[in-house]
Amino acid sequence: MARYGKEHKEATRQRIIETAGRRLKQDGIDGSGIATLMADAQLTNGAFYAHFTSKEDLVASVVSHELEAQAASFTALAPGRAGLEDFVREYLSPQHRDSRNLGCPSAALLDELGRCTNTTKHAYTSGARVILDEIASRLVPEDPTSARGTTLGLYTMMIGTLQLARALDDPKLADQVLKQGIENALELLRSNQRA
Amino acid sequence: MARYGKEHKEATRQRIIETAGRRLKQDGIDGSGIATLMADAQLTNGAFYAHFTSKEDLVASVVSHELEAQAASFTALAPGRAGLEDFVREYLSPQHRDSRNLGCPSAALLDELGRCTNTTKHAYTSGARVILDEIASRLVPEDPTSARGTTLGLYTMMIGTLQLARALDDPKLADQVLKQGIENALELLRSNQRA
DNA sequence: TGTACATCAGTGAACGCGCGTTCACTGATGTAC
DNA sequence: TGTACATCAGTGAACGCGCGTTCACTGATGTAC
Repeated sequence: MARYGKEHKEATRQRIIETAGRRLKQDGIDGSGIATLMADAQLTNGAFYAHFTSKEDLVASVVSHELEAQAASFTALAPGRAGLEDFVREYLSPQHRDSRNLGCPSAALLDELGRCTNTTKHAYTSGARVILDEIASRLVPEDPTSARGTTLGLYTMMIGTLQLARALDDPKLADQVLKQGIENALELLRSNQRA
Repeated sequence: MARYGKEHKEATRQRIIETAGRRLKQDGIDGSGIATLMADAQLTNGAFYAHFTSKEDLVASVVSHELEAQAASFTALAPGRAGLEDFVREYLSPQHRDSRNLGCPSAALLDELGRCTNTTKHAYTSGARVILDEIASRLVPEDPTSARGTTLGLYTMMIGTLQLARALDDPKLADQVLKQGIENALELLRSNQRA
């Protein structure tokens, strides 16, 4: 096509990463083919390798991008612990459960990431650290050890709860799981406040 | 080959379900092909459809079998809450993290199960109910609502913690996640006791 | 201003391979006579 | 006791298809003269 400035190719790369994020979260890593991922970005399969060295390279880039976006979304919340409480309620909402393609990358992909190569795991690890730090910083900063513990409890329980709610075929039970997840998460936040 | 009694074919079916359980947990649902699953059971691909109507049929059977086995494993624990504490320590051990093929089916497959058909989700839902009831029965039976809440918190946090530990490429952080997960889970058990 | 050329993001066909599934066949056994 | 046949769990080749990846090519643009 046209000969563009260097920002055009970078924009295309970003577009692929963004549409691929939605597709990978929706259909899984093994469930998403290159041709489909490229069609989602309005491109054909052949152009893929002008932007990424391999499928794994894309997956690692998507994981980084998704976690960065999730970390950045915390700035839109109310400050401190109140923002976390809002976050919990949104995260464990039926809407989030029912739109995997737009939601949390960890809930959508975490067990599959455990099977990926170290490159992808490293991208996940770096991205997760930022989010964990963001959460911890909103808890009692005078006791970082306790904050880290509460943070990990919150993070893992929220991911597990959303995955469970998505894997159940009984809508009533799935709703109950979410509701109970919110209660448990808020209680975890309260217990950290008391500590 | 030989002409056997009806118990032989059933035994073969069970063998396929058991070896497939290990393979599916190790490589994922989309990551495990029929030919590989059958070779694991010392059979060739063609025999598959004498035992199952489709891959999905096998996956649903595996999910049921795995969760039944997990539920049955609770009988080997010490009775009551003490048994749960032992379970938590085993579940969140580095050994469990490092042997996905022999471990918890939920930690290995939960986000993929969220993408399966209702047949498979139904198998998961039924199996999970039994495990949740088993855990709840070991908590304060005089307050079933509180027991159900603690049970769901425990279940989801343990699954999320194991998945997270497996997805991290930093062994130190992964170990810390498991250790903190044990502390959080035991604290959850304690808080239920106080309630 | 007009023409020839270099650039390069993107195209689309092709590579070998493994996927889920089907099916004609095999061959060891039990049964009938 | 010996032979012909029925059974059926399992074999292995084949089906069309999509996978990840490669590569010769296109064609719109900017540059050189």
